[in-house]
Amino acid sequence: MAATVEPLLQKCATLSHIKQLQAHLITTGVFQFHPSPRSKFLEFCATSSAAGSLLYAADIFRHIASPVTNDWNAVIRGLAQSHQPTDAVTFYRQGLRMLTCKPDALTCSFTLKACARALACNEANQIHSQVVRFGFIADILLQTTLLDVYAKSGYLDNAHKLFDEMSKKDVTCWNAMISGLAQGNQPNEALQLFTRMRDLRFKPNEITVLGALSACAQLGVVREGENIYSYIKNQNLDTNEQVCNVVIDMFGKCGYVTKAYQVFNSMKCTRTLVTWNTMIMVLATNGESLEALKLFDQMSKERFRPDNVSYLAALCACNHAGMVENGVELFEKMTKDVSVVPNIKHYGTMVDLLGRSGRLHEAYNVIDSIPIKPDVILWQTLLGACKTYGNVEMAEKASRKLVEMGSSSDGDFVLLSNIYAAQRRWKDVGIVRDTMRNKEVKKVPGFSYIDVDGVIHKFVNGDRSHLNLEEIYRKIEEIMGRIMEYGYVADTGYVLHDIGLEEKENALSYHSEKLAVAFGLIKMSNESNPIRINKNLRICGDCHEVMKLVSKVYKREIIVRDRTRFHNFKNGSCSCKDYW
DNA sequence: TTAGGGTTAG
Repeated sequence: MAATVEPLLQKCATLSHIKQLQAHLITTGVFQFHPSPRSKFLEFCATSSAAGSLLYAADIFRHIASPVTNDWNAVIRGLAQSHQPTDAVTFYRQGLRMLTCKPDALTCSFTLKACARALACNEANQIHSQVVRFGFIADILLQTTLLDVYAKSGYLDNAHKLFDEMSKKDVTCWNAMISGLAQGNQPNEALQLFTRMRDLRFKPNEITVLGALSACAQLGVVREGENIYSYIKNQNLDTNEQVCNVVIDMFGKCGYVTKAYQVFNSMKCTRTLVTWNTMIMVLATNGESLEALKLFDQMSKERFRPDNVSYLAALCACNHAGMVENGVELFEKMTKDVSVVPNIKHYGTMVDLLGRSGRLHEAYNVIDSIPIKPDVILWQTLLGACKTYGNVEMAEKASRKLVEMGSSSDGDFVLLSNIYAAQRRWKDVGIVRDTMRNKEVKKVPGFSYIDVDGVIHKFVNGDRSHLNLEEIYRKIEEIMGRIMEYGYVADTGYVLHDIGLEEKENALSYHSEKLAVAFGLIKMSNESNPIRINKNLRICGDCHEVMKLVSKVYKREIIVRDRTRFHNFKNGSCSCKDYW
């Protein structure tokens, strides 16, 4: 009977078609006497994209005299995919109370999926115990769904525990755990698990490599990324467009634009909008702004309509190159493009673009006049620009907003404190520091890492723990001496504390990226290889100046990946043209 | 036999 419904369902494009089919099913008695095609119909109705069909499905369900489990499941599934996934949980609970249909593994599966989308960990926890009570816990598919909910809602420990306890593991649950770790800001752990998976002779598939590559991108470890890419090519996984996109992204985030471009240009599979967006963003963050904008124009010629992300990537390109007028123009073009609506990230980029070029009032006006609620990042961006231009008044305004919004991010306080420090307003510095102490705000330490012959060396600011400590500090002295001959003067505004000038210069000298570059100069003798450094925060102005001079004096290319972009230092100048 | 894992973003 179900087979006879299927072809009819395929023809239902609107709610009125659906209603016509329902009338037919009622008159032929299918609705009353054949639960299986009825459930099929309900499922179609609940998951159809026709306007109003989901509500209609829920309504039909309420009018069925004795619904079966599959009727119930169909509606839960639809609700779980909707804009209000929590409704699925409500519907599930109502059904449990009605006692007319008994839950099966599918019921729990759909409801858990809804929890994952709603990031509802408490609800997932409850359903977890019900899964145990109903006797479904041995189901590997349900276990994987549970694991996924926990990981997605930030409870990686729960996810890991579940994963460790699974008596039978298949590729999918490895994938769920690896992606969970990668997306949950634990890229190191994700890669460790990926290695373990391969040691245990599980065969990674396209979804596994997506997670692993995303971890590589976050860490900036191109060596591991390359290995995975070789595996991908070997296994023919590069016929998957999403895999190619992530490879491009990985190379880009590791600072290898040319390799990213090669992958983009030689894809076996069809490029999609995401592919273009990824490539444009790679070019933008690597300082190849003109090329990024060229690609943005080209995509339209190849019949790809730019979406939100395309515009954002193009705006980023303008931002990273300080192309203010182009950015403003592009933003206006976007507001006229009816197919896209600017979101908070576009406004964020505009604030950054205007702010960094010193147009602080215009940046302020953007925040003041946006049609959506400003978030902390907008004010933090403005605060950062105030720091660059030493605008205390505007900085205080932004800081007040941040406090009002309940932000207690260390960066906010540090920025304000730095602004006061640069003006020698030590009393105000003290007040900010006291507030930090009272609010128990801790400063995230700056750190950098550098890969030398496959070994990652990590340095924190003022690090004295490295084995080659003395050698590194001697090298820094040498560097400072040599670049001073080229006119370097320490920019002590970047030091927080109220200490003497000489001490300040010293504190600056031992910023983690300087330690890393010194170490690189010592250990990486092949001068044609650039020195690549990864940093967790944004690079400070003084380090930026030092890197430029080092690239000139030592004739060495230096590539620094900071929190938001790449800086490519060559022969005394940086790819960011000092906009960052 | 309808269920689990998935790409770009200030």
